[in-house]
Amino acid sequence: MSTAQGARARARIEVTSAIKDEARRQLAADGAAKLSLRAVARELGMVSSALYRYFPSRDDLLTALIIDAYDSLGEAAETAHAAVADVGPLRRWVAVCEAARGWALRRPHEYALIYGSPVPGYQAPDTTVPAASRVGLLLMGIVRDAHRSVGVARTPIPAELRPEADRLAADLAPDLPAEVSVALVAAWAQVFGLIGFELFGQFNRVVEDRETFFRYSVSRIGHGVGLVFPGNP
Amino acid sequence: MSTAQGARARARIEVTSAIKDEARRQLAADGAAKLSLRAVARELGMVSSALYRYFPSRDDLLTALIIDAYDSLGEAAETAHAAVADVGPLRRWVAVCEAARGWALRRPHEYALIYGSPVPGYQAPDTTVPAASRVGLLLMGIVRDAHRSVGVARTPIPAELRPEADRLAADLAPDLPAEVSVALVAAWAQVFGLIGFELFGQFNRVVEDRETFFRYSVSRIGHGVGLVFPGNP
DNA sequence: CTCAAGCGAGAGCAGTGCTCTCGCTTGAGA
DNA sequence: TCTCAAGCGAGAGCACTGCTCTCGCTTGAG
Repeated sequence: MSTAQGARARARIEVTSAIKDEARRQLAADGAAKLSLRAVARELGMVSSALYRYFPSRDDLLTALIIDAYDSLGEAAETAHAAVADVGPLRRWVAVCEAARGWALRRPHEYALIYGSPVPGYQAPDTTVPAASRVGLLLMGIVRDAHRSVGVARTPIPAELRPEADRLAADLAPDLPAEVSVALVAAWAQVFGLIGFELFGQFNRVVEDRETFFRYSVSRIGHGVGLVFPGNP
Repeated sequence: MSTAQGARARARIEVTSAIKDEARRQLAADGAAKLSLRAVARELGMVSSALYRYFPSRDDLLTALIIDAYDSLGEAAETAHAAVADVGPLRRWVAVCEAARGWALRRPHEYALIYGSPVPGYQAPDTTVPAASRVGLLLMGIVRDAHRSVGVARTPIPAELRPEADRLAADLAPDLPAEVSVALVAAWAQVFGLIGFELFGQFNRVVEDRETFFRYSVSRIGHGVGLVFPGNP
C-alpha cells in the first residue's frame, strides 16, 4: 500500500526526485548560492511556477538536499566502517574519518551545505537531526565497542566540567564513562574542523600531503578519546 | 604626504569606509547572502551605480569585509593575549582560543564569512593571507615561547609523515621541532572546528555548558601540542 | 586658467524568488 | 459508470538583485 500507490503519486515521486537530482547537479557545479529554482525548472523543461507544486520554497529544496547530503555522508562512512569491521578500534576510527574526508572532497558544495555556514536566515528544521547524527553515532559506536572489549583510556576532567559531563553522558551514552563522552563530542567537532579547513582553503600553502596529515591527525584525535594504539588489538 | 592628501582622496576614504560600515551592518543583520549593494547604496542615500566607483563588484566588497573581519579577530586575539602575558603558555593558549570563540559568538555572520563555506564561486585572493594568519601566528608564538622556556612535549610521528612534517616545519617554524609544528597546524584547525560546530548549531541539544566545554577542550588540544599542564609554570 | 579625471544620477538589461489566476487532466467516490 | 474536486502546468506579473553605460556636473592638478 506504500509502493503501489496511484499513478499520480508515483509520478509525483519521480518528478520530485528529478528536481532534486537536477538541483544537486547545479549545486555541485556552482554552489548553493547560485542554485536557482528557475534554472532547475528550465533544465527540466517545466516552467518555474510548476516547481512550487513540489517544493514550497527554495529553502525547502535546500533542506531536502541537506538531508540527502547527511544521509549520503552517513552511508559512505558506514560502508567504509563495514569494510574494516574486523580491525582494531583505532583503525576503524581512522577509516571512518577518512571516508568522511573523502566524501567531502568528492562533494565539496554538499559538504559546505551541511558543515559550512548555514544558509543565512535559515534554521535547519528538526527533520535533519537523525540524518545529521549518523557519522557521530558511528564514531560513538566504535568507542563503545572499544570500551566493551579492550577498554578505553580515561583522562580525568576538571571539577567545573563534571556537571556538564554527567549530563552529556546521560543523554548521549549512559554506558560510557562521562570523561569519554565529553572527549568524543570534542573529537567529533575536531575531525570536521580538519576537513573543513582543508576543504575551504585554510591549508593552502601550509599543508601539502594532506592525506597523510589527516590520517595522522585523526589518529591522534582517536587516541585522545581513549582508543588504543594501532599496534595493540 | 599620506595623511594630508587632497580633499578628494580624503572624501574617497570616508565614503569607502561608510560603505563598508553599512555593509557590515547588513551583514550582521541578515548574513552574507542577503547583503545587497543596492540596499547599502539606498541606506547611504546614493544610487546603486555610484557604489561601483568604490567597489568594482559585490565580491570585492565582500573581500574587503573578509580582510577586516580577519583583522578584527586577530586584534581581539592579540589583545586577549597581551592581557595574560605573564601566565603560563597553556593558560595563554586557552585565553587566545576563548577570545577567538568570543569574537565568533559576537559576530557570527562575519565568522561565517571567513571560516564558514567560502562564498560560492569566489576564491579568496592572496590579499587576505596576512590578515588570515594572525591567530595562527599568535598560537605559534605561544608554543615557541614555551619551547624556549619550559620546553614542549614531543609526540613521535610515523615515518610516512616525516617528509611532510619536515617540509611544513621548515616553511612555518624552523626553530620548532617538526613534530610540534605538525601538531600545531592540526590543533589550529581543531580549535576552529569546535568554534564552528558551536556556532553553526551542531552542538544544539548536545552540549549545554559550552563555555566550560570549550575551555576544557582547547586546553586538551593545547596539551596535545606539547604545552605543559596548568599547574606547572 | 583649463581640461581631463572623478564622481553621482538615471535608465536599462538580464536574471532571481515567489504569487496568482487560468484552464486541462485525472482519479477517487457516489 | 459518471462526476467533480483536487492536482497540475502554463503564463503573466511583482519586487528585487548585480551590473553596465551614458550623460552631465565638479574639482583639483598641471
